Order: sequence, then C-alpha cells, then structure tokens
Amino acid sequence: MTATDAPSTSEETAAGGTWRDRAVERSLRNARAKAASRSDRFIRAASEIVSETGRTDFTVQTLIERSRSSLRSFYQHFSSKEELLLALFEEIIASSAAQWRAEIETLDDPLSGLHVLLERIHKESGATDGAGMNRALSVYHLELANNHPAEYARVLAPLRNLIFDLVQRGVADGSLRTDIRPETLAVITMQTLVGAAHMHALGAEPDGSPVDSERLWDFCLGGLTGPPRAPAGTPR
Amino acid sequence: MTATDAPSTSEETAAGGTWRDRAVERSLRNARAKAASRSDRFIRAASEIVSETGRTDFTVQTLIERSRSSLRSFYQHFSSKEELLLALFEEIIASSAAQWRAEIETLDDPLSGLHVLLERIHKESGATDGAGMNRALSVYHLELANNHPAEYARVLAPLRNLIFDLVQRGVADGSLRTDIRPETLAVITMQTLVGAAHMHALGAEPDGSPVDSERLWDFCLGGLTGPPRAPAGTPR
DNA sequence: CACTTTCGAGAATGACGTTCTCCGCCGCAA
DNA sequence: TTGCGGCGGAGAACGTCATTCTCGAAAGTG
Repeated sequence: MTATDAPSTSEETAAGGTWRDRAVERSLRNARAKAASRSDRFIRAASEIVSETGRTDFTVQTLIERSRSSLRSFYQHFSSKEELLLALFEEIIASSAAQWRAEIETLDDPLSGLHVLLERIHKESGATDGAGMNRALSVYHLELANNHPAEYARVLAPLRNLIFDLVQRGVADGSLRTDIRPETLAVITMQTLVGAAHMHALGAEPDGSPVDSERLWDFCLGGLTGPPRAPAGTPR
Repeated sequence: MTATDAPSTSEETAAGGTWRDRAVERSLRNARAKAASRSDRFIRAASEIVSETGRTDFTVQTLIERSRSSLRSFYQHFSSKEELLLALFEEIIASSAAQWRAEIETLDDPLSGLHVLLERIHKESGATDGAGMNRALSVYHLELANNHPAEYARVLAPLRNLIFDLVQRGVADGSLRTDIRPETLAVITMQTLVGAAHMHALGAEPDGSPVDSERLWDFCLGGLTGPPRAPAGTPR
C-alpha cells in the first residue's frame, strides 16, 4: 500500500493475476488516460482497493487516503460514491468485453465463441484468490441492478452486444434456433451466464450440486439450439 | 396505509392481486400463527411495509411505529434488521413454494409443471403495481445472496426442491436429458428462472428485447431436454 | 504584489442501525 | 393492600458512513 503514484499500478496487488488480468488492466489504463487526470486518481485507487478486498463497501475515507486526495476534490469529481463505482465497473466491463471479443473473433464457429465466453466469465468469477475484482464485480452487479436498473442495463451493453453478435452469427449459419428473436436469445443467455457467475462467485451454490462450466454450457447449448422435437404438451 | 391491524391485510395494496396472492397471504398467516405472538407483530408489520413499498430499506423506526412496539422489544426478538428480513422471506418463499407445489401436483406432466412454475414466478415478479412484495422479494434475494450466500442457498431450498422433484419426474419418464445430473439441472434451471425474474421485476431488461415467459420457457425447455444433436466442436 | 482558482485538512451534518437507561405497569405472593 | 420482579414502552446515546461546509494555503495570472 501507499504505492507511489508512479506508473506501475498493481503488480503486487494482482498476485493471482493472469495474463488476462493484466491485459484488462492495460486497456483500463488506456481508457483512464483519456479521462481527466484528476478523476483518474480516484478510479485507480478504487480499482486497487476493490481488487485487494473484493468488496465495494470501502469507506470514502479509505478511498481518499489511498488516492492521496481530499473529500472535497472527490465530491468535486464524482457526485457520489455510487457514481464512482459505476464509472469503475463500466470501464471494467467495457474493456473485459473488448478483450473477450478480440479473443473470440479469431474463432470462426460462433458456438465455440459462446462456449469460450461462458468459460471466461465462469472461471473469472470463480477465482477465489487475488482476483477479488471479479468477485466484487459480481457483487456490484447485484447492487447496481437493485439501485439503478437502467444504468445496469446500460453498463452491461458491451457484454450483451458481444453475445448478440455471436448469436446472430449462429443464426446466420443455421446452428441456432430461429423461433426466438436473436435479441431475446442473447438477453436470456446473458442472464443465465451472469446469474450463474454470481452464484459461483458468491459460493451460493447448494451443497450437492456443482454447477461446473461444462454442464452450464450443455444447458445453454440446448436452450440456444432448441428442443429436439416438441415434447409433451404445453400447459394451458 | 395506517391500516387497522384487523384481519384483511392487503386487499387494497394487492391491487393487481390475484387469488394466489391472497392464498399465499393466508398460508403466511397460518405460519405466523405458529410463531410466538410477539415476533409475529414485527413480521406482520414488516410484511405490510414491504408489500406497500416494494422495498426493504425501511427504517427500524418505521417498523416499530407500524408494529406499535418499541425498539427495545424489537431487538429482544431479532438480533438485527437483517434477521427479521431473513425470517420474513424464509416464510414467504416456503409458503409460496408450498402453494406452487400444491397447484402443480395436480398436473401429471412434469414438463407442464415446470412450465406453470416458470409462469408463476415470472408473472408474480413482473407485477408492477401493488404486489410490491414480489418485487421486494427479488431485490432482497440479491442482497441476501451478497451478504449471506449460505443463508441464501438455505432459504431457496424449498423452491429448489420443488424444481428438483419435477426434474426427477421428467427424467424418470424420459422427457428430460440425462447427461446432466438432475440436481445440477435443477440448480441451473432455478438460477435461470430466478435470474430472469429479477431482471423482469427490476425492469432491467434492455429496450428492444422483451423476455416474455414463453420465450424463456422455450429456452429452458431446450436446456432441459438437450440439444437436437451435438453440433460443431467444443473449443479447446 | 493583489486576485482568482484549486484543493487539502478536517469539522459539521444527517441517516441509520444498534445499545443503553429510566420507569411505568401488571401479575403475584404474603 | 403492599412489595417485588420482570416485561416492555419511550427515547436518549453512540458509532459508522456518506455528504456538505468552512478555512486557509498553494499556484498560476495580470
């Protein structure tokens, strides 16, 4: 702690950091560069704290100590703590989505793309140590969904779009069902992925039922391609 | 508001109230009758407040005013506000699940049962007016999942068991896939249902993509029965 | 050097949850 | 009737936070 405000941000904090973490960090830094250097300090400090603790309930005091700044300037740049968190997670999601998109675009099968995406999301959310960011991200999703549903939908747009693009490609090449609008299919898929990631990240899965990413993928695949044939009857 | 503490609890608040709401209310009242009459007051008051406002962030002050009681006795019966909410939602979920189970057991096709269940959950969570309870329930799920994952899993058990039983029946009569353990299938299904209900309740669905219960069911059905045939390859 | 803008330090405020203290009230035994 | 033990009402007190406000001290500008 008390890191110099020099470049290297999180070499130590990203103890369990994978290459992906660092890549995300890097693109995050880019995004930051655009932002006013002032707000930057706060975002960076918040990012560090969240990465280390995996929680978003740090106090504003802690934040300003970490950012070597003052309450006054904090509230000069962000109208509230929530706004800061929103900004932080917006950046993270956007850059993660960009990251995933880049990785996935090298595959030509959209189903493989979805599978890979599912594994990324599920794995990252499951990282128990070091990558507290992912856990916090899951947790914060929920708070955000509660408090600002509209913002929530907006912030998740990059991920939704990524899934949507893959779904559309899948529809185009005939590997996905067409009896559900691709937009809807994408939203349902995203909800399923994100929901599962939440439970996984929180360890809220019941005892005897491990939801590993393969089973989850099998389930989604079924949902995405459609049932073998119309089974029994639909109720009234 | 300022309803008498007489019987009829939510006739007005349940403007969009279906018979089911009232049935749930009734069985809730039964459950209450068993509880110590003291704690009862608090649970009932909380239930009223939540039904009316659709939020769980009422202050303890409001609660004790409504329950015509005192802070002192509140903390004598519940160690914290959270514990109260937990108790309240445990009751609600348990009785709702019992209610649904009763309704569904009259159907002989397990798939129909799941379909009906999905519609119940989705509809109730979507009620925009009056039935604030359902909305609050969704919201509180999230908070609970965040703060006490273990309790969360426990409280949801009745619903999970209900789904599990249906899944097992479906497996038994050959209408559901067998390549995923029924426990896992049930958990995934529940996560999908509950997740969708959350988004629906919160209005957090993106603009152009209505996730109506039929589409959601189609998706789940696919996931539950399995893909038509193994399509393309799985990624590395 | 006056003058404005910027921002650090930190006190003040206001909401809440939670604890604590005082005291009346009710049932009960002698 | 009097004395007493405990339940529970009223509400003051405390601790933690987010958010605002106040006071100056640098730092750039003429």
